[in-house]
Amino acid sequence: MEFSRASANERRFLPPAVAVSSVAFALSPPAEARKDSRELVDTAVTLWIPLVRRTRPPFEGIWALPGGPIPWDEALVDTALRTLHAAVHRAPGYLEQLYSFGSIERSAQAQRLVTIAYWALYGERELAQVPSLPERAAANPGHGSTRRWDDPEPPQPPQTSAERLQQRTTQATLASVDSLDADRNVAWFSADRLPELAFDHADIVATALWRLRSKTEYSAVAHRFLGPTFTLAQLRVVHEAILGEPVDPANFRRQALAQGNLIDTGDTTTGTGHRPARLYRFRSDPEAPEVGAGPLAFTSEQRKSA
Amino acid sequence: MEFSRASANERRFLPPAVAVSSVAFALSPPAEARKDSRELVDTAVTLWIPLVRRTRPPFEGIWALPGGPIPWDEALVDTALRTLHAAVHRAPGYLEQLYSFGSIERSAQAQRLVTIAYWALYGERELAQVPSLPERAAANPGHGSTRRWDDPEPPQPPQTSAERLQQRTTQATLASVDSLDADRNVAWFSADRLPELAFDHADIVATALWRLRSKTEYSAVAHRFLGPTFTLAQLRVVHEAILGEPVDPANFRRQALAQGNLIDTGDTTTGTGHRPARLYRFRSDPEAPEVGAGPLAFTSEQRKSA
DNA sequence: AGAATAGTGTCTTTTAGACAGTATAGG
DNA sequence: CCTATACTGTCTAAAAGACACTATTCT
Repeated sequence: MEFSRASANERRFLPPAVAVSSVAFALSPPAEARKDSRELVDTAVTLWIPLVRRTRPPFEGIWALPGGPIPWDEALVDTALRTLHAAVHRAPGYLEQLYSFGSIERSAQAQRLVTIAYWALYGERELAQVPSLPERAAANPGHGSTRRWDDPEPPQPPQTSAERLQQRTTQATLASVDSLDADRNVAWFSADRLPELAFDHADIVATALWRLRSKTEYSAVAHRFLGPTFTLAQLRVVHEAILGEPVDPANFRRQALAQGNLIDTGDTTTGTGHRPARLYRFRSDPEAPEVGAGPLAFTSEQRKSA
Repeated sequence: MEFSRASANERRFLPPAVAVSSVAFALSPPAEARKDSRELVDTAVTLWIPLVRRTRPPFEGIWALPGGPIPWDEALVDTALRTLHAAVHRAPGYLEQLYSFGSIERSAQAQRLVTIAYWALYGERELAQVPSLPERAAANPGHGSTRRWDDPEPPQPPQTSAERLQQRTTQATLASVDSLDADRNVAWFSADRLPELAFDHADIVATALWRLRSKTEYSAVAHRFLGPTFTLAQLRVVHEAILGEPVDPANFRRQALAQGNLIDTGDTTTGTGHRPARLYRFRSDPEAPEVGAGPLAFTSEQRKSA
């Protein structure tokens, strides 16, 4: 009794630590990534999530979501971007805040931990890029990118998140094969077959899946799983992967085109062995991937659908 | 240049403070509350929000959302409940996490501040209750409930949020008229005519209004603005207040009953001067108000509607 | 020609909305 | 009686879903 009270009084003077964790989705892992070795029973398209194996207590050796504490001068969304980049070696095509977790039980005997969760999308466009490392990690090849939990970036002037994303993408240096092989503690798992997760990260994944599967969400972001142009059949496959059930091609076509967000590029597929399909691009999305940044990270499409 | 760098280095060693702020909605302020004295142009039903005037820098004298920092051993939702109770003297009928705000610019020269925003509902059921004060504030009448920002509660054993809510409601002592009159710095404002707000609280209110007005939200919580039983006309008025436009009574009736969440109590209104209306109650909501607590604070209704 | 997928037409069912008309209390 | 609101019926338009049918490319 006296004992626990003393330890409680010590905890009392530790301010809560604030961390960011991210659930990233992709239709398939990047080429160089480690994948869950267990067999997949059905060949249906599933969603993949990158996880990081913890190398220190608590939960040492257990898989966890990419993330880390927020440095004193880094915006929340930038912490999510930086820690995702450390695990995936690429910037995501979409990023949005999900929920904040701060129950006092989640790390009972340690410092109070408040986790702000994000969810992200990696599309074919992003995964096709050559994996890159931030310049600081490249100058410190011994540590690689697995040293995530106590490695704040130097101060930077305020920028818009679009600028930050651009900078991160263009300034990043190429990763050597050695650096990539050092990622023993990063692997991709099927969202349906996740291993045991540290902390309450299983709850976070469940919340992210629920959010992704709400119609107003995925109708606006499904195209981000694909490249800059895509056929309606490809887009339909994404919807089927998210929903987990087949979708009628004819009705899907009408509904997708009725949204007014798809622009016919005039190009078509070739060499498919059958009738070629028209290629579309998403409305007002010519090049730069959009990353939700601030408190009002709702897109105009989402607002309209409410 | 040297100067700002030095102050920046000091900030660097201050961990971010974590605070909670809440946007609470009600169809009308409680009887004893101070109200915005400005005239309301139209007599349409509007939503009301309680605000607290800051008594110290930054933003001294400016209205702000109820809230405060999280004590080391208090769950996020409990901080929201406690600070709401300090301002409104009642527990809300509904409470759900909204969004987390943590941009580094929001309190430029001070300690980094991460704010986790909640939104709440006060229904007729809650507002009809006699206002109460927590026991600690009652023992300290000189400070009243306005001393919110540095006044953590003593440690408590973990409880479910339902238990906590129950305890808070039953243990609270009655507030004297003096204590209530001391609430000079708490007032209710129409959501359409808010004063200038401290920090980025205007963004938080905008986000809360957007969330409340999304159909999947208000269809599940509109009934919480009312008492335990209500007529369809009353429920329709709530929808009209949220939407800001009239709703056809006949079509609203069909849609509301088709949801299957309304149970006919068998009772009817009397003394109305016209045909009496049936009284309904919400499905599986006999007594206890439900307060969203943990990471998965989504109701089953919301999950189904996705 | 045949295979395979792209794309169109059309029918049915469901849902949202407008609005006339009936029912029942109190004055 | 009249008034006011509760409640029902019905028509129309829009949307969602099922599914037959045509179109076009490659082998």
